[in-house]
Amino acid sequence: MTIDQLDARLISLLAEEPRIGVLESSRRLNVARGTVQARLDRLAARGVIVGYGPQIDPAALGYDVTAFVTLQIRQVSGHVPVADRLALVPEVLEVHTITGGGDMLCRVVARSNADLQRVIDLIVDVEGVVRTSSVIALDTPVPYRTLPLVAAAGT
Amino acid sequence: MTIDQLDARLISLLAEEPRIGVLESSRRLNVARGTVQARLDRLAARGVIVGYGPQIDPAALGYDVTAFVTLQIRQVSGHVPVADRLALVPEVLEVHTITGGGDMLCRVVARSNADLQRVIDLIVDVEGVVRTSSVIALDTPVPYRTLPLVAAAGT
DNA sequence: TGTATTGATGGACAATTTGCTCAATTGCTA
DNA sequence: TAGCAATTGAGCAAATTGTCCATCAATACA
Repeated sequence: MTIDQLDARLISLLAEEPRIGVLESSRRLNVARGTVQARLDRLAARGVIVGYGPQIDPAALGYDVTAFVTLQIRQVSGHVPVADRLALVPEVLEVHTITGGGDMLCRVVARSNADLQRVIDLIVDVEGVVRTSSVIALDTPVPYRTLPLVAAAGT
Repeated sequence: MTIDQLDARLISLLAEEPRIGVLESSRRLNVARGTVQARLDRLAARGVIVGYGPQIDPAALGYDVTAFVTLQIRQVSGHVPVADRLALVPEVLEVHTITGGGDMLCRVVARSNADLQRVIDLIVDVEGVVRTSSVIALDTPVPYRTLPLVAAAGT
């Protein structure tokens, strides 16, 4: 479950310039093309690289408001059916179960503060959700990133 | 700031099979290649598509533990220098400022619960951080996703 | 010590894709 | 109705891809 420096450099390179392709990557890293291909295949096979899909910025789609909603759920029902219903709401971007009494934490986006109310109402209406409490993200000084982690993991 | 159904279908297609390329995409969508190229250029120019870099799974790198850490910071210093220092910690994957008294919320990963203590100590040591409180993500029934949002936004 | 195994290398090949340009057509709006 | 932006289909050279292969070095194992 470890990666070496070549892996880390390869990932960083592709993260910064995704369009360069395998051949150009091998040139930049001074290794054979087959090596790059093999590394990428292995990283994908090991699950380190999950995918290459386009990364979407919800704000650019008009979803300017991000909030973290903590929910308390009814214990009897279990959290699986709740998560399944939350997954049906497009504005719910991710859901975690967290420590502290069967609670859940989810990240949601909305078009405005008023729209956030609508989204929260959708969540409250989910069967099994007892109570919610939300905090709004005002600013994101460090957007989601994994590159520093990759660099640190590259032995 | 809106996308149409073709945009949405294109994004979804590329998200599911990123390796197919422009030409194959155009075939699948029954449009001309130039159209796909123009759409992708426009989506990138508008900031909807941020990038195509490889998506990394921290868990596959050995960082199995995810936690959300809420921090209270000293008001006088402001949050910018705090965020800058948090950004130096590789295990800090994202940082938000949130509503409720100058607080911040950050997502961190660690190799184990014991390792999480080390990471939290790093955060507490940041100049300006007064207190932290963390919740550990036990499970992630809905991993981060934007496709449903894209589909919903596609008019 | 001898022997597989794994990963990296460099080369080769055909097939495909890309980047770019062009003219014609479509659909919408002022 | 005139104008404009988007789409289409086509063509072209250049580059990249997918897929082989033989060789070599380092490692693990009997």
